[in-house]
Amino acid sequence: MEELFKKFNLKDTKNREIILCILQNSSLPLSAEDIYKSVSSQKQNINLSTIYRTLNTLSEKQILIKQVRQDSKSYFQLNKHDHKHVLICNICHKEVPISECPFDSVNKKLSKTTGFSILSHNIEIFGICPDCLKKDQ
Amino acid sequence: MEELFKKFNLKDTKNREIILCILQNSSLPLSAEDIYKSVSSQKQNINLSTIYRTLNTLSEKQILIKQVRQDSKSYFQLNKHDHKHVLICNICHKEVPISECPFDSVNKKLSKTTGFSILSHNIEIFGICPDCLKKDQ
DNA sequence: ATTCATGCAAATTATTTGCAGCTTC
DNA sequence: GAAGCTGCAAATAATTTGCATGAAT
Repeated sequence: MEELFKKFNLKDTKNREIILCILQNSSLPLSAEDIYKSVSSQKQNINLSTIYRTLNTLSEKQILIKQVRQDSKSYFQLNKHDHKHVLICNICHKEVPISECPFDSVNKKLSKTTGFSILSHNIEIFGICPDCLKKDQ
Repeated sequence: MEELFKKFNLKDTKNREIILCILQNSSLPLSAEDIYKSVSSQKQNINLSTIYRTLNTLSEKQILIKQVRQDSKSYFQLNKHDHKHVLICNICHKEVPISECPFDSVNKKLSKTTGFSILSHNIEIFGICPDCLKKDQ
């Protein structure tokens, strides 16, 4: 982590380490508020605006991926090769990550037909999860 | 349009007709602000909060599809069978609609692997458009 | 006549910013 | 010690809401 910060000319501060650590340990993208609560639950304290600033600088450096969802909050995740998307249940609001990006297969076709060089995407998929489908019957 | 409103128990008002008409004539999803400006340019006037209220009620009735984008604004389009997605150029911010939803092919596989009943999705695709690619060289 | 729609101003929510003091390199 | 972080309070931007009035059925 120390190296990572050095590489991007970012100072190695405790706050950044805590925030990045929380994101590393999460299997789902997190909002600023999520991170704020997670920090608080560890009996630490980071100002919410510091969290926003950190998330934004890390996103600019492409260390994080930022995604804006229908609830009009932003969610952040580590920018690994295997970025994650989630299915969101319309009833219980559970989020279920899907194993591979369903979109990879689509990109080539799309750039062929439009001439765009495609760089990134933002996908949200809504539906009803198996549990809620059962209850519904 | 009159029938449509009747069908959904909505009063047939001039404001609603104007707003729906603007959306019908647009090939791209529009934001509340877009619609506000479009109304103004027709030398009419509708309060911005009325526009928001209208867009929301029409979305609840599934007459419109609402989409929240990375710019953290909401965009609305008519809910036809053939809903539209756009490619957004990172440089000139041009929006190019794509002819068919690249996602249709993915849905079946996804519901098989997750057990979700998939209802809707929200896709934004970013890249560099052919024009900007040329200029860049 | 009742129900619903509208305009206006004020509230709300997520996020950003200015600035003064404090860390890190 | 200079550059860059941080906390705090105040600003911003998109959207929502309360309420009194007006229009549609």
